[in-house]
Amino acid sequence: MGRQPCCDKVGLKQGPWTADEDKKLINFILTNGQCCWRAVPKLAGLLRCGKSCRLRWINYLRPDLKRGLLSEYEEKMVIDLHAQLGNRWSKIASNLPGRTDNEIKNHWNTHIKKKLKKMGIDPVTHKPLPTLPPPPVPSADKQSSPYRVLAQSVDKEPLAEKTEFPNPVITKLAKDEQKQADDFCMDEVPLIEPHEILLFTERNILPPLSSLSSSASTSSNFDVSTCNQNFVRKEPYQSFPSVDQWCSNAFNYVDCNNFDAGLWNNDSPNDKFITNLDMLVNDQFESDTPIESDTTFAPDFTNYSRMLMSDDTWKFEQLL
DNA sequence: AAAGCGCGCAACCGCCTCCCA
DNA sequence: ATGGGAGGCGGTTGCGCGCTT
Repeated sequence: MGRQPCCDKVGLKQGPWTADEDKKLINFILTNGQCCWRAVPKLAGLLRCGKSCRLRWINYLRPDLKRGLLSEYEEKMVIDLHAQLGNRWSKIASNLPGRTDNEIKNHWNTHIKKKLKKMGIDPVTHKPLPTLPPPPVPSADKQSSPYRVLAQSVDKEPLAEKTEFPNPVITKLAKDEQKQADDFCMDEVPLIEPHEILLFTERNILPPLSSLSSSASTSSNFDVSTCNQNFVRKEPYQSFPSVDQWCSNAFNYVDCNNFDAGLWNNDSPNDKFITNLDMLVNDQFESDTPIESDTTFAPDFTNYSRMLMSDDTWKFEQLL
């Protein structure tokens, strides 16, 4: 036996709502509040299914809804949350006040998916699409590329499995130049300039690329051991930069006393935005392992390999 | 001007989850 | 513990509108 329908649809109206129906529903909800959706249509004088009334109210008539396209910031939030939560639209929507799950779902399917694909990122996995050209063998002169992204570790284990799917954020940065040449719409997706890239791991932070010349790894400006000692994150998850900060030239160094790192602004300190941070290292937090907001940041420093990725090779290679 | 086409979005469908008796 | 009802949720559909030919 099949499932019972949510209501008897005989004699019920379907399709787009009229202004009169909207008015009736709004008046009823504002007068009586939200209760027992099944009873709402009858009490409000509507020939609609209760579910239809609920949907109309939640997705369209609610007074606290924002209308219009998602802002750039909201879009970034959606992408980031989707990377963490998948297609759990209601969970994503709960992080975006005034936006509904339906709205975000629609926006994802019609806009964001296309943008990510255009960027060479799989909108499902948030990893680079497999159609990317095979990486050529890296050479020493490539190290002068402005797109080198470094993460640190003293570990020298091979990185084969980590290089197979470079982090999409890093990949995007490195493909910046190529995208411009490929008629990429630059104003659609905010880009992070190479000199603004910060180098860090969970606990330790390296100087920005702008301070690193082609021989940066041996520069006196940069000393890994000093970094290890001084750039220790004391209060994780407390102060992530806004997008503006992240993209601004002013935010191209790290203050060891006021640790700031991350991709998006975070108005909710308890959120697990550290995921972004870790993604920049090596997708370490792809697992569902829960991260407590009060977790002490003391990873094994040998866990992560120091990596180098050039714009041409797309490969991480060991620097040390 | 009109037909064709593609896109965006509101709305629907049906399964899932929660709550209560 | 269990079954049923109601709401919640994600996938899908289809209509309307604007653009192109």
